[in-house]
Amino acid sequence: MKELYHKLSKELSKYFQNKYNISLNLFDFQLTRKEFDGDITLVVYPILKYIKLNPQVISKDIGEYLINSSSMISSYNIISGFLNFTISNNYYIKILNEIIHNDDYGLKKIDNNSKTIIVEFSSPNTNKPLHLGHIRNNLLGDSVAKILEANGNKVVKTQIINDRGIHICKSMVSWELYGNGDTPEKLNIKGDKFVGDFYVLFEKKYRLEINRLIKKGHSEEYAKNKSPILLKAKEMLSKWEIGEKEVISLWNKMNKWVYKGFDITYKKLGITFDSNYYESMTYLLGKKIIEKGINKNVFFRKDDGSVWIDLKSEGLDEKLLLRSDGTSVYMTQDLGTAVQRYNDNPSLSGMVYTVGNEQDYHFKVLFLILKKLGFVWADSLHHLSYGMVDLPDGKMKSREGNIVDADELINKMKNTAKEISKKLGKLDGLSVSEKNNLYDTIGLGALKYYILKVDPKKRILFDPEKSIDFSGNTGPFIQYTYARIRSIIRNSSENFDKPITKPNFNFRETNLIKHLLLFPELITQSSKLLSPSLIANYLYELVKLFNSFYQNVNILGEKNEQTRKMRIILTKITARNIKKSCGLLGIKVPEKM
RNA sequence: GGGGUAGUAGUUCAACUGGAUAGAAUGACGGAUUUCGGCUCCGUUGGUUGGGGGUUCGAAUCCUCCCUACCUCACCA
Repeated sequence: MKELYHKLSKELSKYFQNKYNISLNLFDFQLTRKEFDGDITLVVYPILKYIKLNPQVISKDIGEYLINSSSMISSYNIISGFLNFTISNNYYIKILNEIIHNDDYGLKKIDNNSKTIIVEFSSPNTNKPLHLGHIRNNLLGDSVAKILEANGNKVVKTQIINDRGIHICKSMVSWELYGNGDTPEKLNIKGDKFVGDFYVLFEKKYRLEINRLIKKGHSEEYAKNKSPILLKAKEMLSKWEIGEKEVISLWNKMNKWVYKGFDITYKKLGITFDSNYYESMTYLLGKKIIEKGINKNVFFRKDDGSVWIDLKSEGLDEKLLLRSDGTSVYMTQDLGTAVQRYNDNPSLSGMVYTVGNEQDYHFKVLFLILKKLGFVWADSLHHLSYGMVDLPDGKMKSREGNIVDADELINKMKNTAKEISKKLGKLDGLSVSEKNNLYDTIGLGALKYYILKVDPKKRILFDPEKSIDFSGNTGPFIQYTYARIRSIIRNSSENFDKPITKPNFNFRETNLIKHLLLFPELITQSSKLLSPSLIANYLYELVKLFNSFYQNVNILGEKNEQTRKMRIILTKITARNIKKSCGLLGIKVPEKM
């Protein structure tokens, strides 16, 4: 479609150059609204600013010109300032004959000139299991990575694992006190759950101790800071920082349990990473960068020894970079990580951070600091910010146990898929393992589509009780339509060696064709905006258009050979576009369902 | 208090980034089809786009002031 706009736009520029001696580049084509005749529309108002004529007159002028000079346009009509063109059947036929043989239609190739982009997502803490919020993060990050790849970029998917800090020490202390030497293997529990349970236990004991101290007459602040169990955790953190052997070995042991658990969850979600970064490995580099920044006078040191940056001239405030005791903060680590990645990867041309919008300010500051430090690549960093996932009774709070666990949710989705499929009596002819595969595909498809179809920056309301619909604007509906289309294609024995020449299109067919042709610009647009929700919208619209088309024509039984071939071509391209679009969202499509 | 994001049918979401009469799904009601594939299709119903003002041929979209919700402004990560 864009190609077409571009060609017509060029024609018009030439025309205006010759006739009015004005060079204009603002020929803004768009799809015609379906209530009006025509396929594409030129809005002529912008032109009137440069050429003072009645819109009717100038529209007629342009219309007549294009109809004579371009074989792509077969007719036009004018409604106030909108000039609607009808695209000729010949042009559609030409395009269809071309793209039916081009399986990579719309995708860009990855070659030696491709740019490398790091997409960071997930970024878990190692003291608790993944939850619904992580799922949104993972799905977004993974999908954006796929979109960037479809745009011809080399993508490195990475996660930064927050493996150090007081929260991990809490789990460690708790396990030492109450663990009785148990292990996940012994109790047959997923490692991340196992460690997470000890974190929860810690918080419980901690609260009990606070209450006890307050009852004894201490202030709340005193109680919070002097609780014995907390002191133990703090002690453990400082032992960790000086590298005490036993602590490090416990830390390693428990982290390994957690990673094993994470791996299971990632596998279930169908998500992989190309590399991992650990905060424990980059925070030292961060400190070095701070030192350099002080020498360059980008940062300054306060009397108590803490290090800051002054961003008041940018409309922000002062930001802490190093505590007075010299230890690092979040920002320190992130500076280190960013620099580390560019060091590791000299050809790197951009990074995407998939992190919740509660950290918008943090990333604004991070990018600004990197720029002030003189890193030219700071401009190519992007924060993919997304909204929180809310439950019907409010925000998820892990401290209050009000969370939706990732594993449980995934299992629930698969079970729901199973129940519904059984109730509808589908899948009767399939083997047990085929069926189980399908339940996974459908359940996950529902979950992924449900989350990705929403604009990332908006919050999502998730009602676990209502679960997820399997009809309407949903993943399974798309998967089902795909399976039905594949069935049609299996039943056709048409070959396309000889191109089609002269069918006429009805309006359902042209609507479908136009939508099919939007696919290439869909990819480039969404890569700019990094928005899988655009793709989800495209997909659903495509499925609806196909169903409407399918309902009103007989595809395989059509007598006229040319028309039949054309319809099968449309069916095939539809299948292809559905599969590719789903691929960009990480949704599998079944051949049979 | 400063900064940020959002507010669209009863509900969940769209609106090609300033274009025509703001669209789907879901719910309710009515109809078509019973065809390769059953979850298909077509209607009806439902809106002061949070509110006021402004910018222009034209605003859900841009500016401004209010209202509401959430986030953030930590020597937490």
